[in-house]
Amino acid sequence: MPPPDPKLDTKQRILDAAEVLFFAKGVAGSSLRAVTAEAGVNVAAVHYHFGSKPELLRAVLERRIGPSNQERFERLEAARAGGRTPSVEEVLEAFLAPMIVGVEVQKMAETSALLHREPRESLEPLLRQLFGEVGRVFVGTLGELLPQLGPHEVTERFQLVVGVMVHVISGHLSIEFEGVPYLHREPELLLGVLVQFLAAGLRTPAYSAPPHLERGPAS
Amino acid sequence: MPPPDPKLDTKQRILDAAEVLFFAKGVAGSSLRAVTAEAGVNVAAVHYHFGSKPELLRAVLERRIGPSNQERFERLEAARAGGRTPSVEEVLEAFLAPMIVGVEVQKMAETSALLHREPRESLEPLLRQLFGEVGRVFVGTLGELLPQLGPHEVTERFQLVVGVMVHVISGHLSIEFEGVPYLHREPELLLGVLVQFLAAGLRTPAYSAPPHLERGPAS
DNA sequence: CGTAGATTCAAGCAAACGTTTGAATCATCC
DNA sequence: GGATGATTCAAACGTTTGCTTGAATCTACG
Repeated sequence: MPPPDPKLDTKQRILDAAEVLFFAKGVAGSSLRAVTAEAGVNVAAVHYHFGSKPELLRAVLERRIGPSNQERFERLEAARAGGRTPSVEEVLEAFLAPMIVGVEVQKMAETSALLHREPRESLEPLLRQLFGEVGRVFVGTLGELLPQLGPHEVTERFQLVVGVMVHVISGHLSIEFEGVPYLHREPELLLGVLVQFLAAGLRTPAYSAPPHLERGPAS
Repeated sequence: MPPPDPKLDTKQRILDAAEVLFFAKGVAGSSLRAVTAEAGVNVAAVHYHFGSKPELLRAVLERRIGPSNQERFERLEAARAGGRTPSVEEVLEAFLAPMIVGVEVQKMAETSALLHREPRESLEPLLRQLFGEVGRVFVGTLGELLPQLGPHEVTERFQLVVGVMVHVISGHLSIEFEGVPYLHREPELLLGVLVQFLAAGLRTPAYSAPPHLERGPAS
């Protein structure tokens, strides 16, 4: 019988090395040899423990994204304690906080962002599986708080929230201003900035096209 | 003497095929053989015309991003015609429109998004070179329109605009709601939605931390 | 027509890739 | 301490990678 736990070491080391490299250089840009060299283990260990490179990627993603989504649900639950109605800000905070403040947050965040940056075609089923439920729940909750929006508009705007989150985590600065680096804030302050920015966008009334488009918004 | 122009065909075909594949599968995930097969040319043609794979990438990016940034400047100029002060919405529209409406827009947009999704380390100098000026100009312009924000806050929020743009272009849907697909709108309507959403976020007052953080915003 | 330079091509290079193998090592229990 | 299964390892597998080569083809001009 296989011992259920005690030999976590090699597996963990591979996962740790893989998530760092996958985030930094992309999955296609990180060879298994680079991963195992970083982890200090043999190349064959990847196939022994995971089976293949795609399955290693899946393991990397599942290890972080499950817990981060669980934390999202817990925070959302807490914001609803006693049956009260949370604010848009509280819902946004529940969604974003596990990526910005908290334990193991950086790994969670980077792993999530990695998933969102990889080519769609290869990972869309996995993306849907890992983020489908949390997406539906948060879109549903935001929908209740933003009755001026239809379900489609809420979904659309929630995507913009995700886009901001991914970009911030990825730290693609692309622009600086007067030498001021990007993302220099304390995590708690950054979270506050994001929540305030995004809440304002979410609360905006449903968009209606200007007359020259001679067409209403998608109905 | 080399004829200056007439043999554009092979070069163009390679660039066209490369930008499609690079966007869909990433640069590391697209082999030169896949690119040249798609283009219907010989592998050696890449090295003959461009020298190497990184230089092909550079050529792919430069072909689209230069013109798209020029269109941004022209639209910004138009919004300032006669020395008048443009609105935040107009500035956002000048920045985003070349990615969403207009000629060759899809190629411009996808190529820009591709650049933002590639690993930072390898492309940061290029990113800075291609987007540095347009970033400074738009951050500067927005700074004039948002006097309640310091330069750092404007830069920070502008990054959020970029994040939304990249995510929308990349079309990483990740979540749908009741079977409603993402990004089903007409381009002009999508642009309106984005501008409205982002303008609301940008106009928000400077963030000040809640008391329990016992610390002011970064100064 | 014939020469010359620009361009294309099939073929091949060494290196790196994901994966497999079979023997060596380790831990565990009788 | 020998047997057993889990784990590790060096080595090699065939393929694919970016890139090079030298000959063939094309284009243009005297």
